[in-house]
Amino acid sequence: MARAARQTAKNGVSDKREAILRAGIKVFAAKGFFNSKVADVAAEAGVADGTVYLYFKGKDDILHSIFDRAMAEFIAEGRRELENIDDPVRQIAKIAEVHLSRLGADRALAVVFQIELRGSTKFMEEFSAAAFAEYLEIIRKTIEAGQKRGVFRSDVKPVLAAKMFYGALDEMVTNWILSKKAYPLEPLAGEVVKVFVGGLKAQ
Amino acid sequence: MARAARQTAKNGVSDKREAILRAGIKVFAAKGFFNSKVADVAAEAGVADGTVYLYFKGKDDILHSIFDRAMAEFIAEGRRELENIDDPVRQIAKIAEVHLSRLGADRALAVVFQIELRGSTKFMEEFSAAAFAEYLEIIRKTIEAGQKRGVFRSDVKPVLAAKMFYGALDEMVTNWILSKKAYPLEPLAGEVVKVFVGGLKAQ
Amino acid sequence: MARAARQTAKNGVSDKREAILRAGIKVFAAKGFFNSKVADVAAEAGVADGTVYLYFKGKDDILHSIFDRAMAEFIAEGRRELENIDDPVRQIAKIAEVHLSRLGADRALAVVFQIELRGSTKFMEEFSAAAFAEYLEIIRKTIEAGQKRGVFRSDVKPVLAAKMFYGALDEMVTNWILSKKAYPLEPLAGEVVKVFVGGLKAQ
Amino acid sequence: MARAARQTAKNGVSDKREAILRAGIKVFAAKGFFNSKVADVAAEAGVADGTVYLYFKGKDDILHSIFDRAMAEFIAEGRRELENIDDPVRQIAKIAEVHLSRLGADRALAVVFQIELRGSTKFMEEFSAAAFAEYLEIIRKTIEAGQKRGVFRSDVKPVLAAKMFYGALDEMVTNWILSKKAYPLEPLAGEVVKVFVGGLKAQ
DNA sequence: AATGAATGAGCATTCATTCAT
DNA sequence: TATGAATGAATGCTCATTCAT
Repeated sequence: MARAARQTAKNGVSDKREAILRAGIKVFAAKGFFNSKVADVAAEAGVADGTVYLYFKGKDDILHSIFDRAMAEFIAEGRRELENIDDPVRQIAKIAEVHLSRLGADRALAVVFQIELRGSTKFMEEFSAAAFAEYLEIIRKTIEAGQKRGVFRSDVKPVLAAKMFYGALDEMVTNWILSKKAYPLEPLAGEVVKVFVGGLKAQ
Repeated sequence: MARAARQTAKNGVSDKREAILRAGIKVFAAKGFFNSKVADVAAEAGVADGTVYLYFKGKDDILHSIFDRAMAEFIAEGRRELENIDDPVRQIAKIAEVHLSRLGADRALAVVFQIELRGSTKFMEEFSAAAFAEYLEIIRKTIEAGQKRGVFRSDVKPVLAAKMFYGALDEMVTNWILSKKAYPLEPLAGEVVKVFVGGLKAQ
Repeated sequence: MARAARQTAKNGVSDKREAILRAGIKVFAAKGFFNSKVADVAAEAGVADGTVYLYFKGKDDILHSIFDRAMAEFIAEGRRELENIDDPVRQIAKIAEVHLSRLGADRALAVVFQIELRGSTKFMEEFSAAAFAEYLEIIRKTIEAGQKRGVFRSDVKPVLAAKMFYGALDEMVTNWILSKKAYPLEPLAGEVVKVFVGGLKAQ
Repeated sequence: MARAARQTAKNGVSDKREAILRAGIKVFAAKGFFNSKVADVAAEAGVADGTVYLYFKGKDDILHSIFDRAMAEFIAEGRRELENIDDPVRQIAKIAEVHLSRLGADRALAVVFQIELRGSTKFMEEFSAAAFAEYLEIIRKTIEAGQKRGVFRSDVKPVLAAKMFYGALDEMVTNWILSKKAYPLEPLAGEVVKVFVGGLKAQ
């Protein structure tokens, strides 16, 4: 009842919520969102089925929350990392590095992001409207800033270039997930940036 | 008359299968694969529920068949169009044009391709292994040929560049689908190629 | 159109009906009545699904007809064989022989009789009311006649003895069907009669 | 209170299972196993459809469990009753009495045993192999013991006599079930034993 | 008579969610 | 807070039967 007790209680709550979230990532990645049962997630989290509903509105909300939290961290890290970089090319490179290292560090999370989140137009629409747009916006602004400084060509719409860049990174992750071979994802960042910035054409 | 009748009968069969396939694209695009009922597809196709099972093994098989058929057409058109082009840059441009015009011409099909087909690791693995790999291979070879002719830089792995290019196109389509604004997709081909080949860097 | 043609046509019809009946026995015995599809029977008979309905009202009617025909033959043979026998014990023995040799000669038919026909109270009630009662009646009369001639004891109700006898024979057949060992069924007739008539008690 | 509560909870579980089992007997007897819907059984038991699956694997498992439990009780009672009887003829009589009184006391259970359990070769094979064989074995041993003591004739195979006896009893039950007249079943025990032991022949 | 494509009613089972304890 | 037994709506698929040819 004292502060300690409340603290414990609070942590207890957080722990359970956290456990369910992690279990969700693991289970959804392994079996697919639609094929996963709430009972699977609860079992994996070590809680009773009903307990899930004390922390989440339902199955959808778990997926939602996985996305929200990861995306928030993702964006926060991106912003933080970009702050201290001045060179637009280095900024672009940093985005690629964070993107690929983040997802490359947690395969299950990557699977949920690349595969499960896209399994429904509904989800896509909900998500794209919110956090996803924010992420794309960061890339766009970086490119736009580069254009203003004369580092990037100006005859290209920043939005389009941002989408291309995101699409290229995204494909790296998807291929990595589906690949039967195990290889580190992050090192691809340099390659992607090289082509994106320098172009495919021989000089 | 006998031949005509048989022909008609044969067409009748094709018509039903075709109708179910079209209905599948429409329904899956509108409600999502997992949220679509076989009864929805049957109703949209104007046949009885049971009739679906005369032409397809089950719900999965409809999705499978949509992909198989569209992908086959897709690849065939790509190959055909590339044959008569000699310039690697023009070839790359043609791929982008075919890709975007094809999907841009059939929004529902595009939705199924971009969203529904990715809703399950199982599908992704099955599909990527087969026809998808073939498509990526076409892009890769085109790039590789360009490298040999000195048109494309050689310090980039063709596979990686192919994935980047595919990812960029793919993202154009996904954004187009999710966008609330209606705009033509194909014109983006030129822009994408411009960046992909020329690079983002100012000259 | 001539007599020959009509004859052929007639035979054609009979042949199909016959083929379906035989197919029914085979299929029902192998898979069970409820697990058998009309299409299975049709395929086994070498006719189209729809053709079955030209000769039978439906699936039930096939089972019905199998029973009716076999039972009629059964009873006819029983009556024929009994006519020329005078000794009540020999008559009882003859019934056992016919019963066991008939069913022992056609395992599939026996399976349908012993197992499939009993799978529904409805069938049992329908059947018992009709032909089955007639069969039991033959046994009963034979016993009753034996009692009147002083060969069989009179302190036993003929109906009860008839049921016992039928039950004993029936159990022989059921065990024979379910047995994993292959053995001839008919020879058991003598044994059954020995016990039924002589009793189990040592003299 | 804790113990009581747990006890109650435990009983609650048993009660539901028990209720479903009873409902199964009633419904299967009334409509036939294949014509009964799980929903019918659930409704009769006063539980939701899904609850059935908390206690049974499926529809088949209900039938299976009905048989298992009843057969176990049946055999246990048989063994218990036989223990204190020395005279082989009295033992045989006791088996008949238990058999007929048990089934005669629960018409619905009798219907399931006599009719529904036989509706599938699959069930018959599964069941006959297990508990049914055990029951027959009890009868066989009783007869064999009687032979050794010189009470029963030795020129008859005990297995065959056991089957005959079982078949005779079985037929009594089947006829009782199908009969439109209501009459007590147990009294037939004496009659059956009289014929089985003494034989039908006049002395 | 024969066909077999088409029908559509029927049902076992699953599983997200609730709620009494 | 936490539980997990109970719920009951939801649905893919089967198959007996029909009927246009």
